[in-house]
Amino acid sequence: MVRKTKEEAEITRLHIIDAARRVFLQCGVSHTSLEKIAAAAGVTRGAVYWHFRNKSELFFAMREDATLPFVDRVVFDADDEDPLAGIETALLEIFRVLADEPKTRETIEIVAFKCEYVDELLPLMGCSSGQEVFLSDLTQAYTRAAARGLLRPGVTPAALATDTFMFVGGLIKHWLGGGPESPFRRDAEQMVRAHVALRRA
Amino acid sequence: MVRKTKEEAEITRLHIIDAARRVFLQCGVSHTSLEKIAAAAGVTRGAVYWHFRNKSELFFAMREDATLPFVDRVVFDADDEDPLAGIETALLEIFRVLADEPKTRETIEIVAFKCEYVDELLPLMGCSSGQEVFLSDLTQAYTRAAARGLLRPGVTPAALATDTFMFVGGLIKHWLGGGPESPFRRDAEQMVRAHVALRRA
DNA sequence: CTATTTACATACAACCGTGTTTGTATAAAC
DNA sequence: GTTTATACAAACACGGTTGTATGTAAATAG
Repeated sequence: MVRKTKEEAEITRLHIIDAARRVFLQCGVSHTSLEKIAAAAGVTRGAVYWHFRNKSELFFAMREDATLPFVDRVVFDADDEDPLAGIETALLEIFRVLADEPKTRETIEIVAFKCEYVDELLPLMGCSSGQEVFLSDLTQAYTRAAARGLLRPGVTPAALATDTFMFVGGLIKHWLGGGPESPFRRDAEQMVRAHVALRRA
Repeated sequence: MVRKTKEEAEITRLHIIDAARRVFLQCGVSHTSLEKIAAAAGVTRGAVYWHFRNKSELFFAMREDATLPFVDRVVFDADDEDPLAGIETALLEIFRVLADEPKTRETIEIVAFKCEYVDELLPLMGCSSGQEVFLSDLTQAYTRAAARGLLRPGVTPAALATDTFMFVGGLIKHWLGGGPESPFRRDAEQMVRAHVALRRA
């Protein structure tokens, strides 16, 4: 067969990853055979086994391909004069990305609903390092808000941060789980604003 | 082979369901063969196919076996003089059940982390009817709290209810996902109290 | 320009897992 | 006391999936 150049090979690699995402989303990771992925990518299993050792490695590659840029896109502005507004913006950005970027949304949906956390995926069940950083950033932002006297009295920044962390986790889950017509998806922005407003002094 | 009486047959049926829960939890639903379940239950696949049409039906039976009593156990006292305390009690009850009743905890862990929502499970991805009832009950409880002037001014009961709903969803996920030594599991009670306290006028 | 490596496609062997079918001893029905 | 239905066990047939091994044409190295 026509052998490809390095650039063309990299393109087929990305095609395989894209195909894997589509099939994972539709069939679930476990019920997806490499044959299905290969067919969806327009190649044979030979190509898949050339680029990836097995389905597990392909899954992790697909995950990195989309979630790594995701965590980088949600940032907290450190020298904001209103840290609460910064938190609100960061939270809204999460759901904007989910709404606007199919690749990220589909990957998160796969990780949340289309795979089983056993064996090699078991370590991913708990709080990922990216999520821990997010929680840490939240705590720092709330601490800055407290320093400026923006928070309700009687609450600690850490408690507010974990509460927001749980809120975000739950909202992402229901945002994705409900489908495009979900009321949670429709009202997400309003819910984020209400959540942050509840913290303001 | 020694044929069983109706009562003995029902016992083997429950044994199969228990075995399915154990194997599902360890291997994930997709990677669990009926042979594994049968072996764990001390029977053969013949017994499994006698009581259930296939793995899917067994999965739903296992799910009903544990989640139906779960939703009934979390109740909101309608004529409480402090509806916010009633909400707090109900939320705490959720995590008490998760902590104290392995069957319920394992089943929730399976549906949260050990199965893929495709095909026949796809409808379960969204908000279940039990969860909708929970959200409705939350809204009513917050409405009663508002009527007694217990809530912070400027927030609607519906907004508080959805916020609490997301909080609970996120906390359950992280409570389960972190394992027995999770800080979220350790601090769940405190987080619930802080969450409710934030709402009080 | 030759040799080697690359980037796959194709073919092969082995193993599960599933659903069904058949067998069978006993409980229950009459 | 037969008969029948029950509650399984055991055996069978089948397709699907995996990993690997082999083939191969072109790109790249030398």
